[in-house]
Amino acid sequence: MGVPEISISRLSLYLRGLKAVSEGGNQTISSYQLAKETGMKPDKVRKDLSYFGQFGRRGIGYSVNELTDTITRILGLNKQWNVAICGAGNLGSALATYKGFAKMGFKTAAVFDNDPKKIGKSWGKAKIFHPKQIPRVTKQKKIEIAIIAVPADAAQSVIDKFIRAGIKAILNFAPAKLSLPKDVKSRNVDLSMELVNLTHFLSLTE
Amino acid sequence: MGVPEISISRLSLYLRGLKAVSEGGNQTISSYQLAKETGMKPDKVRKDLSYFGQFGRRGIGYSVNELTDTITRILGLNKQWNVAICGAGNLGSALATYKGFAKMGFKTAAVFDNDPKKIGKSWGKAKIFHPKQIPRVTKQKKIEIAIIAVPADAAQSVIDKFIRAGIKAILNFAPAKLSLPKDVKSRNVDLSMELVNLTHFLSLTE
DNA sequence: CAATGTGAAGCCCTTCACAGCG
DNA sequence: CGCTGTGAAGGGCTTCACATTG
Repeated sequence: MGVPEISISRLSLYLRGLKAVSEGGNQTISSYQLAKETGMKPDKVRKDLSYFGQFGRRGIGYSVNELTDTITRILGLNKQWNVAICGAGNLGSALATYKGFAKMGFKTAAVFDNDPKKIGKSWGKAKIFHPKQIPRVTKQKKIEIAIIAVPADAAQSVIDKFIRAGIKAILNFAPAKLSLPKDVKSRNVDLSMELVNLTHFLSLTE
Repeated sequence: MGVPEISISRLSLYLRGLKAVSEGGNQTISSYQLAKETGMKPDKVRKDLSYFGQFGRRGIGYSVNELTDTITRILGLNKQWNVAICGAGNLGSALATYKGFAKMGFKTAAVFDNDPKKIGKSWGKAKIFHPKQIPRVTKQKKIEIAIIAVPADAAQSVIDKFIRAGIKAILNFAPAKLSLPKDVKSRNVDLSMELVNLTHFLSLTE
């Protein structure tokens, strides 16, 4: 029926694999090769792609260029996205300079922080604003994605401002329970949740 | 049969919820309240906990203190964990100063980077070493968890060093396919994978 | 009666296995 | 013959619904 979200995520993995292969000069690639390149299984590669159409040629494989273009289009990476980073701390700074973002066509168009010492300064081409400017700046800079890197207790408040400004997509790093309208999509990254799997695992074997 | 990994992850969520509730002075909490606090459903809270034992009292709920202690023990958070951060860039810096880590009992015992300008300096109480020191320092500082925040093409090389030093748990931020022995547990955080779900979603509705 | 603990059902994703096609 | 595309089977997590218990 619907496309599994995780299949969408994996397309970015395949894109990465395709790039590596195209640098090697290959014109076509089989699901077996792409699987090896990305650590997946060939069946999964084909199944993931099949949710979006039929891109391969039986007996041959996929055209590296065509598949690259196709996935790029599916993921909406054939355009530049204006991103706002909310929270100018260490995490916000790391995200602003993250190379993977620029490569994928993301542009940090504004930064928000409530620290008076930071407001008015610039990170690269992006200026730092007070969060109360979120509605105005979001519209003016045509920001489409908000990245939340503020402390947990401040997250809902800034998110509400983005929502009011019409934002429909949020990447949230704050370990907080958020409430959002149904038409707004969010992804949450919670470092604690990742780490406790490791500590639990380590505790089992000692 | 086995415990779902995702249930283990969610225990940290419940821990967070319990902390909030205990600050409010409550002695007991029902699965309904804990669910509300964490954005889950009561059934799921109970099911998650049931994988590890029977901690509640019918008609009453769970003792906040007891459940807090129990989950803390299950997750292995009743001890301090020595962590190494590999990669002294912006991301590494953000992770080193991440408050959530300290709260959970993680201690950054060493940092590794191959930039000569950084080697020898200190981040808080942790010194920055060259990656070739990984085997020695890992053992000497009794490091148990490695956090990988280096570029993708450097990831496997430093991970191999940690493996040789006996590390069994890795939190990886490098967008790379890794090969690890089966007895080493890793969790991967890939920011691109999170973001493409958002851009895909945004592309659908315009 | 309030709230837990849990088999069973349902759902979603993964894996399998093979028909289909160049 | 090689490799894709895909129904069907399998597996794991979520949700349901209710028996159980203080």
